[in-house]
Amino acid sequence: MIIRLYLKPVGRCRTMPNPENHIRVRFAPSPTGHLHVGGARTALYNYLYARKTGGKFILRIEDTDAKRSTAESYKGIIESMEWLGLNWDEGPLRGGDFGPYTQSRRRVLYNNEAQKLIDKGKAYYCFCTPERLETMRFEMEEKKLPPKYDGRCRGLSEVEVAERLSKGIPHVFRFKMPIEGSVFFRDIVRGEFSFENGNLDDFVLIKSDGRPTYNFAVVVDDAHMKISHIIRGDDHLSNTPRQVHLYRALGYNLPKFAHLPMILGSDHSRLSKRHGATSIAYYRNRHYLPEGLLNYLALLGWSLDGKKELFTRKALIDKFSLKKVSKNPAIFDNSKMEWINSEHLKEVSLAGKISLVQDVLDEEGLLPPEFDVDITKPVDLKIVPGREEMKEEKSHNYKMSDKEIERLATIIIVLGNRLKLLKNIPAIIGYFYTDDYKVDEEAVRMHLLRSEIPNRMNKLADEYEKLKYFDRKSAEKVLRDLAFDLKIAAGELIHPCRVALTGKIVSPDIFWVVVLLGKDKTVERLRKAAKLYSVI
RNA sequence: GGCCCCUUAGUCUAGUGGUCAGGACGCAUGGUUCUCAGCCAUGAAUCAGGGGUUCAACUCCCCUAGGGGCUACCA
Repeated sequence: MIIRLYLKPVGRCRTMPNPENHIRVRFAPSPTGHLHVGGARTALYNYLYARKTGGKFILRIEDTDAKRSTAESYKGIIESMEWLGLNWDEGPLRGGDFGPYTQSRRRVLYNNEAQKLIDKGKAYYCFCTPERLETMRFEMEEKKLPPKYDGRCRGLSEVEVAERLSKGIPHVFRFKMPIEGSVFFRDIVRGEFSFENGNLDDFVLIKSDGRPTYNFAVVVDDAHMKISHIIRGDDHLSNTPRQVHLYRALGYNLPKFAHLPMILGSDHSRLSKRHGATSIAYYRNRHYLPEGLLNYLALLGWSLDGKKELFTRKALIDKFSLKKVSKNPAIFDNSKMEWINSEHLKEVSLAGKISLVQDVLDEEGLLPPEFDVDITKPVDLKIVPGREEMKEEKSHNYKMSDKEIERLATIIIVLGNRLKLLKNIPAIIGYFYTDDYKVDEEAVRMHLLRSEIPNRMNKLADEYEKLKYFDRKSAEKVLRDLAFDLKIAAGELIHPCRVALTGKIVSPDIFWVVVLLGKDKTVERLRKAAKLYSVI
């Protein structure tokens, strides 16, 4: 009894959520380009950590580089984040209690903080010209010395500073780095670090244009936004000691750090434009599924047990852990990404697929279809689950009729697992919607360019023309009977027929293709092929 | 040049002082089938190298090499 009374409060203290100590993480891109897979992965881990812990996920735009920041980049990043469903709790478009969330609008704060450091003697004015710094750096490199700022302005007296200020000489603020000693910090994924102060120099805090540098702005913002965990790319690891000094000098508590391994290009170098497909917008434009991309990205630097690899967003949130983040840089592998995408596509409901495929058809100009087809036995629309929501959910350019939706639903069912990548839709089913589809020459050579073929195609067309009930079963019977009469293997008709109808060597079940094309189109294309290739 | 980080098949990874080093993508082969996809089965392929420590090292320590980062009035 005594023990219980004694222990209870202790336990409660440990588990009670402390509002002052809540988890707050952030993703802080600079709008100097599109959101690429590396940035998206960082954003994802922050998002997952926040959702898992019930914390807040903040988006902050770091546009302190006036020359490189653009409004287009800003817009692109926001759009990509929204497409991925990486919803932020505070930030642009959403607001929050710690705004503004764009650094260019927080100038006053940085100046105040810098002034505080000047007042405390932890920073100083520097009037060195960029030219002087450049020649100094050049000379130090010549002498094979580490190129550090030489501290010329560090010892300027108040009078000297005032004098130069009154002359209007451009200046920056520099941090007064301790000459001796070292900094320590702990990283959740990498362990403990100790850096010699001697290797660090008096870096710039505020540039001569009055804007803060990255290292200064992040610290001020992270502190003011009460960020508890800094989850970011490992390219920032070497910046961390500088930032730790700033936290100390400014008198703020140190957040926890988690540095993520970088995502590299296939040549093991840092991701850049020349690596091609690196932007999220690229995958979006090609109709990849956000869930699939997220799943793949999650696996680049994190794994649950090395076995389970397919995760829904919910499962990721449930299973994610910073402790299981790996230290090794990862290379983006497109084929695995596509595989994961196809696995996710398999899980999409029929209604969902119809909507997705309709988007692609629409975008590729395949809607409305060039020809109408009445399917004798289409999929019963009543059995398309979730069809009601589907109709209202999206507004496509072209509204399909019920009949067209039925046909598309059937096409999708018939496609089955062949539908792996939405971007391939025009290539795999274009011939159902237009007569202007691509004809594979190799396929023609293999299956149509033989003297006996045209005659057979015409015969098949004749038989199909006679057919009253144009369903899959009858379509198959007609072809097989004809093959029997001609004393040839069914394949001898099937393959040329496939090429005649689709222009391709591969397609879904040929009898379904016949049905989905309808009697008129089937007969027309068979005859056309017969005519076209009879000259030989 | 200085400082820092990383190193398990082609790629992403699991893993322990004693394991047949596990999984996945990709690749190859066979089966099913009208082709393809799928599915099933099978296979090839890995602990960067060298020193230690230890009865024993992929695992711990050191060195080398390779890759990456920071060293900007870029972020």
